[in-house]
Amino acid sequence: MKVQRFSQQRERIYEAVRASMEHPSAQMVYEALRPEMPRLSLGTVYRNLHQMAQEGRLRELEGPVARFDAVLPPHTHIRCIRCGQVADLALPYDPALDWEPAGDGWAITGHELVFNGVCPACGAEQPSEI
Amino acid sequence: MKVQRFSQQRERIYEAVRASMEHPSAQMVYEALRPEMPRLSLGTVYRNLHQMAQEGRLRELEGPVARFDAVLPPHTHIRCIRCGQVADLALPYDPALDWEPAGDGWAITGHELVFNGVCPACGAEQPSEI
DNA sequence: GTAGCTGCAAACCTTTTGCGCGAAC
DNA sequence: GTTCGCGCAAAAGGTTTGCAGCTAC
Repeated sequence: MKVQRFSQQRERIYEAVRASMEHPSAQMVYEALRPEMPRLSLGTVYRNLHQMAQEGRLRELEGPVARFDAVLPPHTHIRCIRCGQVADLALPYDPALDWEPAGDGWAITGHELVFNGVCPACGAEQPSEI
Repeated sequence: MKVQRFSQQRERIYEAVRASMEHPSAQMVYEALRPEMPRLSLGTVYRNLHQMAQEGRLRELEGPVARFDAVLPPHTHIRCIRCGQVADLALPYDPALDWEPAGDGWAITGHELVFNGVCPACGAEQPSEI
């Protein structure tokens, strides 16, 4: 088992994410820190962001691959956190949400509701560790 | 203005997405069609998927870049469809959703609610075309 | 001293794009 | 015949990884 050590870089990266209001990407964190840490490397930013996300110290949004769907009416999806499979979900999609007052001057055009979970196949393989 | 022409490939790509239960990625569509269309190119798949998504004939899920957030409790996000900016939204996140019977043997671990819209800055630039 | 972490660079994967040829109209 | 779409290949992001040296313990 790996024991995690203290690292100056990791703390700075964490602070940069915490300080930013814009839910930064790895690239954005990298550029924000470059002025004060000119030798920082993008690989280190990625490594630490993912490490902290796995620890639960940060939250990560979205997946890297675009998926397409021929079912046009908005509906709810569920994605397996093990194998990445995406399925439709028999759960209500509430279009009324789009009309709630979001304030702040945003014009809402729709929303995406994606559940995360373990699909039957993956659950059967390793029922324990979630 | 471009006038869209009929294309064998586009129809096959559309059928492949429609036939698939798994919300395929471009790569998956490409591999599914290769046996029957050995000369098909991945670039063509991407071009047609995006074209059809823009037409509204298909639906596209997710964005390409990972974003990180230091706010740990689950909450709702809103993303600008013009500039890609992500912000927190003062709208209820309902953890109870995770306990609704999803059926089908899935074990739900959480959910992600992301609104799409136009941020104040982008809305000010081009109020018209959404 | 040992193992984890870093910077660097190369590799990888997904997606986009330029170009000349073939297809739809 | 004129445009648009295709296959091909190269390029362009974004992300991961191998390695040798450095750092926390």
